[in-house]
Amino acid sequence: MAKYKNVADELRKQIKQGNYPKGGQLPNQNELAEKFDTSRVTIKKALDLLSVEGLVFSVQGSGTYIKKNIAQISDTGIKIGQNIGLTHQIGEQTELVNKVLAFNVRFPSDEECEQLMIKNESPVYEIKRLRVINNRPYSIEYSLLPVELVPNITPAILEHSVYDYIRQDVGLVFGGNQQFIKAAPPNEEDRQYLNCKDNEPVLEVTKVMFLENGRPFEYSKVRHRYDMVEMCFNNTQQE
Amino acid sequence: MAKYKNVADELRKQIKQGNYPKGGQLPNQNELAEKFDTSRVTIKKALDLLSVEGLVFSVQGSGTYIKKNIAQISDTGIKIGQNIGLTHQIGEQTELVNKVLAFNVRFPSDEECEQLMIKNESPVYEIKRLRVINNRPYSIEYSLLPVELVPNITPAILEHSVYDYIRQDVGLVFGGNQQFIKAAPPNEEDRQYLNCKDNEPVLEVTKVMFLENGRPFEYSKVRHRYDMVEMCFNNTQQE
DNA sequence: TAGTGGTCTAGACCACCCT
DNA sequence: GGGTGGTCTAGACCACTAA
Repeated sequence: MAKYKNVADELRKQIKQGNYPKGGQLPNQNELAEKFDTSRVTIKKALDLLSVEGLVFSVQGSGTYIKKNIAQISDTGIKIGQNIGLTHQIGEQTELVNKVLAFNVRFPSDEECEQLMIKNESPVYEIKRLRVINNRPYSIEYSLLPVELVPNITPAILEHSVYDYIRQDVGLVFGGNQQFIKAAPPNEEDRQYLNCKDNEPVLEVTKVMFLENGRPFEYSKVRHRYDMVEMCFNNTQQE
Repeated sequence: MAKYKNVADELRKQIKQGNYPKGGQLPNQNELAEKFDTSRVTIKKALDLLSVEGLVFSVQGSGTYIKKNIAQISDTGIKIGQNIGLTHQIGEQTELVNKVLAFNVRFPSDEECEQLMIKNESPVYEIKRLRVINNRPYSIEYSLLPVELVPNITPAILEHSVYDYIRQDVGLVFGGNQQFIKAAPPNEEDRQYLNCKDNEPVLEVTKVMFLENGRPFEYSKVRHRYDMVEMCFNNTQQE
């Protein structure tokens, strides 16, 4: 583990524990560098991480401060960008059931080829799952995975966590992802599986997941019941 | 302007011009450092920027490559996190009209105080605007701005761009923002102003905008017609 | 003016990929 | 084993803030 990540972890822990008062100032970068026995550049990199996470902000010439409204950010909604999979994203007392509605293999369409950067002849798994949380329908997920990248998927895997399987068993390392989010009126399947009434919309999230090496390994569309999910996003300094 | 931003700008321009083939490899960091007459660390920082933007990705031990599906990312939808304001986010041939539906001053509620980090006695502007693009209703925006931070707002400003006013006339510098996104059934105002039918939902975006010094200067809720907007988001390496 | 964060450099070592 | 990116250091200079 890189040193700057360790420093960030430690500072994050201390901040969340309340060792520094909310709205308060952190020690300056030189002090932190000494305290963590490292260089100032490394401290800066750690602080940049925390800044992206929305925990602190820095003002040139003044100092680095702890944001006042931290609690709400980390507790509400689902963080955009986290690719740990829904299985690990929900709380402790909640019960998540993945019901497999469809599981096939087929050749991809032209659009799917482009998104997944594969050839037309390269087969993909086509998966449709219903997510149920505490006995309430939560979302329908339509996902495509190239067989050559993620082989040997089974219904048992689908009922647990695909991402766990990909990481732990296939041994792939995740990179970034792209997401497109919009609202949509309910369609037939939303009404059937999510119990949407005519005026109850869904939040549709289209996502392409990438490996560390830049190859896409999943192209998915998830339709959430509007009252079960809120996506949250934290954006840092621009120019 | 920082050197690493200049390097990023230059590389971005070259990539978008197609000087490097899509899916191709960039020169290695040492070559780039020499070419731009700078250090490798600075090159790395520039490449990190482009990586966050989704233009390139790096593989340790192998090289830095140009992403294949760039066009779609930059052209579709509205980028989450850009705080340039809608006025500058839409294209050239489009006509944006801001119709002011309400413009008041009042004291904030407790929740609003917390979001804006101000006191109950500190007045806020309360603004309701309808956005119309090419004669089609686009979104309703409800926003609150502390009078002490952003004084002297006028209807004329509201019809143009509030963000332009804040930056150019008030002279404040923007920092980051937090956004919460969900789908919602249409309410009375959505039906009235956005012409939503009963089954036509809205995409609701709640946003807190921060200044460079960490102070919030705007708390807003925007309800978009579901068929007029898609938010897109690009997320990079985790772990 | 003193203190702080932002940036930059040159050089170094390591982990990883590919052949 | 040679090439690549990831990280780290010590020291430096600058821009900005705050008194």
